[in-house]
Amino acid sequence: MKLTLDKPLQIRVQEAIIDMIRDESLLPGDQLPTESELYKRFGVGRSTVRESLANLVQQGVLLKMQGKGTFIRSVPVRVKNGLDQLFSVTENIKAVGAVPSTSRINVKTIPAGELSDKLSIGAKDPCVWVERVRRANDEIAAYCIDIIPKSIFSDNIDKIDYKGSLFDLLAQNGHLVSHSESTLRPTMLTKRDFPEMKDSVGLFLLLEEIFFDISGIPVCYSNDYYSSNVFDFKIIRKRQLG
Amino acid sequence: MKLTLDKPLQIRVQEAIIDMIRDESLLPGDQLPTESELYKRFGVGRSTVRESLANLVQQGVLLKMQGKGTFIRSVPVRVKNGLDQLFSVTENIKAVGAVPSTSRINVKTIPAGELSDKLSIGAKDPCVWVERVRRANDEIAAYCIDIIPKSIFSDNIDKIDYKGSLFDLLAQNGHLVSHSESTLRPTMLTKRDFPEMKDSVGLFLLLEEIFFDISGIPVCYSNDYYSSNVFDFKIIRKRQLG
DNA sequence: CAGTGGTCTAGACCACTAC
DNA sequence: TAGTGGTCTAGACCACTGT
Repeated sequence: MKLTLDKPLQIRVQEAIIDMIRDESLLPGDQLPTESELYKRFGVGRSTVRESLANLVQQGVLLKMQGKGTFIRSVPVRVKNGLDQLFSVTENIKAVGAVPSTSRINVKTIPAGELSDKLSIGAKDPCVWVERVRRANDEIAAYCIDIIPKSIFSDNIDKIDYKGSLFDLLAQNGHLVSHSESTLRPTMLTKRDFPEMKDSVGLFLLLEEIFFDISGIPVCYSNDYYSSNVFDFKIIRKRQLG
Repeated sequence: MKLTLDKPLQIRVQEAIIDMIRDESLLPGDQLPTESELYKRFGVGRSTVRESLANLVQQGVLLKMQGKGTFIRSVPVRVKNGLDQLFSVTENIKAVGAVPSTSRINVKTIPAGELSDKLSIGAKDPCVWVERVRRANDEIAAYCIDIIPKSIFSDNIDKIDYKGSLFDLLAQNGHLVSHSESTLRPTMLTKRDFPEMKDSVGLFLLLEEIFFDISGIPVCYSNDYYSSNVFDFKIIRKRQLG
């Protein structure tokens, strides 16, 4: 493992700007020193300062207005695990500081059927259907059904271990997951749908997703039911202006 | 109205790259020419090409991997009314092809209280609390509670008409809504919470949102309960790669 | 090793905002 | 007019990937 001993300069400058905001107790709406002032102060090139500022604008910390200046937009806190970022169920569980595990796995082979359009395969093409109960520190976190075209797998599907991350599994078969098309729906599950639940009914956020690899091939159709007790989904929504 | 007759070079280069992808029929996963090749071909500086590429990466069109190259990343055409785009309830209702209306309005003045942090005002500062039932073709579409600092309004608040779009109202008072920080939560409402409902319980997607204007000032805290019968929220989720 | 993208500099000029 | 951020260049070196 090779390491860059020093972080990139633009990152260090970025941190220095954050420190400056804190040290000088600048508040939202306040103006930052000019780019010219900043690159002289830090003794770096202007592009470096501009890269740092661009990152902070991207993160929503700063706001630039041409001809006016750079301003504090909000307290320097970034939304972690925003919904627009694609994470696997495993990663989402780790993100809330819990240990992921899988407590029930059912696997069978089915034809694509109605999903053939969504997966861009024939209706009779075989798919692997995987049903799993995912837990965070042993608490029920999500109920997941994944349907993957058999052609995605290079290995013999009988030898596959489905306990871990779906994304890892797909990556091992040469399909790096790039993005998803997702539909959100609030859902109520009962003990009949989901016997492991403690209560007779539970509220879940259903993410109906189609995952695509970097070549644009649909690699999986999923219904992931995230427990509202465990997960809070956050997102920054930007308005189309002008 | 002043115009820049020529678009910035980096935008023209960006369009040229898109044209090149189309003309050479490059497919998702294919490698783009190197930066070195591109800036020579277009006769511009490397930074300009890099800015253009950065925009396209940001838009999800391209994917960069250090040491490897730049690749086409297939992303479907932007989802219409995707959740990452900020629309008002009014706009969301129009987007499903329905006529928006408001069937109940309650307004009162309250102190900010616990919301003072979120709205960046004092706990005793007065806010306007607005409760509304929004309908799509007379069907219940959403139940909305909006809390707006009184200081946002330049007009006398008693003369305000709350029937229409919240965003229009804020814009009329000089606060163009720029973005929101939103948290999603599946929610069940009962007739007690929401007497207008037909059934005794209903499933809603709660969007707890803080809206900010273009200056980064928080202008409204909202709890919008969107009926799952009327709305389907879609989003394209991109995975952090490389 | 060669080739890729990533970082960084110094300097120039342009476009927009305010006074 | 002065001062801001926006665009653009030419050139240097670094870090990562594959052979």
